[in-house]
Amino acid sequence: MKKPAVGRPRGFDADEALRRALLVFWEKGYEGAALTDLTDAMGITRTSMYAAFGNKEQLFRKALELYTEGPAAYGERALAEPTARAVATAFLDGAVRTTTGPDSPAGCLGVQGALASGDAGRPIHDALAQWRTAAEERLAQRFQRAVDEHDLPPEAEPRRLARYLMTLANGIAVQAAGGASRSELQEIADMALRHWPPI
Amino acid sequence: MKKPAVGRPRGFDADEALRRALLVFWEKGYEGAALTDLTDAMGITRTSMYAAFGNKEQLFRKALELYTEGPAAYGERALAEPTARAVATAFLDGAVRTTTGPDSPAGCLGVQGALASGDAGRPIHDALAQWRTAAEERLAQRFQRAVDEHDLPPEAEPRRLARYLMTLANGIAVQAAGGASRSELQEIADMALRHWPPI
DNA sequence: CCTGTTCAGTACCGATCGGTACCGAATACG
DNA sequence: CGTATTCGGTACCGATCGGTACTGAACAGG
Repeated sequence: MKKPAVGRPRGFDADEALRRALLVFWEKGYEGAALTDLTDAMGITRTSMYAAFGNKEQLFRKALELYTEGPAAYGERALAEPTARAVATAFLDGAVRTTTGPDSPAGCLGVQGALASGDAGRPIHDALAQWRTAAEERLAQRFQRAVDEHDLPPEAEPRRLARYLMTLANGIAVQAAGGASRSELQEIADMALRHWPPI
Repeated sequence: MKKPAVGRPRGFDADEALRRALLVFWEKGYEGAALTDLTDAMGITRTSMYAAFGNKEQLFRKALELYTEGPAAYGERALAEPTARAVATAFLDGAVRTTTGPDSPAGCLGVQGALASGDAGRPIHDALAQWRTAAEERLAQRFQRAVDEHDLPPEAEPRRLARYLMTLANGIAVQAAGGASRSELQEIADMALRHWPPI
């Protein structure tokens, strides 16, 4: 970005502030998180937040990026696994771990950030739907590669398998938001993967 | 309820008004649905709504009851199926149909009504988590019966099977909220049930 | 009719929403 | 140093939030 290097330097750590904002959005959702909730958690004032991040919507989008690179990075790691089965296993295991972390809110920001919302939250609602679709797309491409490599049988349909996995991961996120424990959800993931691919 | 039968009679159909309120809550969630959104859709004024339903929270709870007896009645019907396999099939098929109805919002009120919320929505958040847990409990009891009747093998664990089905149904609800079509989700349900029970 | 009761609409309540104008303090550059 | 520039805090903005007091109309029972 731009580095003016003039004027009074910022008095707080923007990365740390964003991390704290992420936790608030994760717990309360986009519309449920009030600016006061956010700035209190971030330890800065409204003006500092607006100067550093633009507005609430941009703050959320920055938090979603951080979420993608941090808690949700299991998705990217899963894609790098050598076999389709390993991809599926890593993906669901990662979903279970991230949605039931002891030091972070239960559930998934990409799901509960704005699953339903008023008119004001529509842009974020759409952005999160797109975020989930993008993950599904990446999985589909990975499974197409597995078919090409004869790692999956030729009759396997990559898009369907990707959608199936995303459905399970989203369901796990909802269960976690409702208070399901990590071990309970791990059992579900194991159970679902007992037959793979489910053709 | 009480029937005073004195005074001016109500000038609107409370059942119809509740049905319309349900659709608003379904689409926008508890906190996302503003009183103005609700009363506009219901075709009544704020005062009439408060006189008839108490307040916003009680209106939501009434709407949830109506949802349970209406769009979500597939759950009760599924429990009455003769075999565990038929129960599971009816449950997931019902979830797909209800979350992708052409004349109702995409998704499930019990999921997106208040998956994450601010402090004001906490009571409803908890009520919906309990609503989902209750459904899981009913399924678990039904599968226990199936084990007792030798409809499921003795090593089947009813609670786990119930949680597995709820996870799929919740995932289907999230997918539907993100725009997935009925046929796409039906494929997922069919795929998941291809191996049943998943032991 | 008259009286009592309930309904429905207006107009408003204090609180909170996201967002901003303003200003003094703090720093970099000349 | 002087000056430009940015930061951070206060105090505020109009809009909207959920909820309600008040009023007059509409009905039931006498």
